[in-house]
Amino acid sequence: MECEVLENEIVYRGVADLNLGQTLDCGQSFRWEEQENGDFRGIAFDREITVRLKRGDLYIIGGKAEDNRLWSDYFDLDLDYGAIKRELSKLSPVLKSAAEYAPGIRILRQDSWEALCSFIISQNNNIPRIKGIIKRLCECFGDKTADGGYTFPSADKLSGLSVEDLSPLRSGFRAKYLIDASQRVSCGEISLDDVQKMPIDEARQSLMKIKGVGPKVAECALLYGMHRLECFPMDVWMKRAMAVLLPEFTIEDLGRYAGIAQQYIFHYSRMHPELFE
DNA sequence: ACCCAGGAAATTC
DNA sequence: GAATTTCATGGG
Repeated sequence: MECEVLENEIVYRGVADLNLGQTLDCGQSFRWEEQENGDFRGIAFDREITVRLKRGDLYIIGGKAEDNRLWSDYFDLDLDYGAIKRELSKLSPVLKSAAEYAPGIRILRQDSWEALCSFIISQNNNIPRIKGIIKRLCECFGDKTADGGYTFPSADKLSGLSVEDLSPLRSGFRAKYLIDASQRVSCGEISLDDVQKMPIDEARQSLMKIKGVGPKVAECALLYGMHRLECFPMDVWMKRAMAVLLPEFTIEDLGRYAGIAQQYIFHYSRMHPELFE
């Protein structure tokens, strides 16, 4: 990936297969805010930046030179999504259509702890409210950045809190799940870095030891927080979508990039609810 | 008032 | 074990 590192800005030249809205506002991440001019502003890994895509060049405004690798990893710039789309498109015309509908989706390499918490919060919830709870979580317990934003609170920080301390979040029954997750991660019972490297079924079992983490939340944490691209979160939308759009396919049929296929199908299905009436 | 929301735990059968 | 109910909260 060709890139240019400036003072307080990083530019990646000729980025293909990326659309900021499709990637940052498709339900895998909940903390990016679109600006009036189409830029996205947000915080990841405790760094607050503005992201701009212009004529195929990706600008990380506010990005420090030493974070060059961090941001190219975050946007998964080393993976050839064009090749993956061609591979998936050969499997089924439906997959081809879904990929063509949102060709700029990428799977972010988010912080594993933030992704785990985000999808614990996501259960039996809707996206606007998920965003609100996460925003309050950061404002109440994260650290203020130099630019006025708030970082995502660490497991160590949350592990020192009680369920009542989380009441300002208005997260309902999920508060006790967040505390349980923070304690298990903070004390070392579960190392997310270790889970990331485990065989996939072992990784799933480890995450599901956390209260409030079942098959779907574990799958999301693995796909969006640990870049396990074979993972395939099955929510109510995906069950309907698979039954109606790809009835003869199993997850295994979709191969090692099933998670990417899942994002194309999920987005396509959410945008075409009439298909399932 | 009623319904649902990128589910999982608790309870019941 | 598989099916049903409960769990908090907010928006439509």
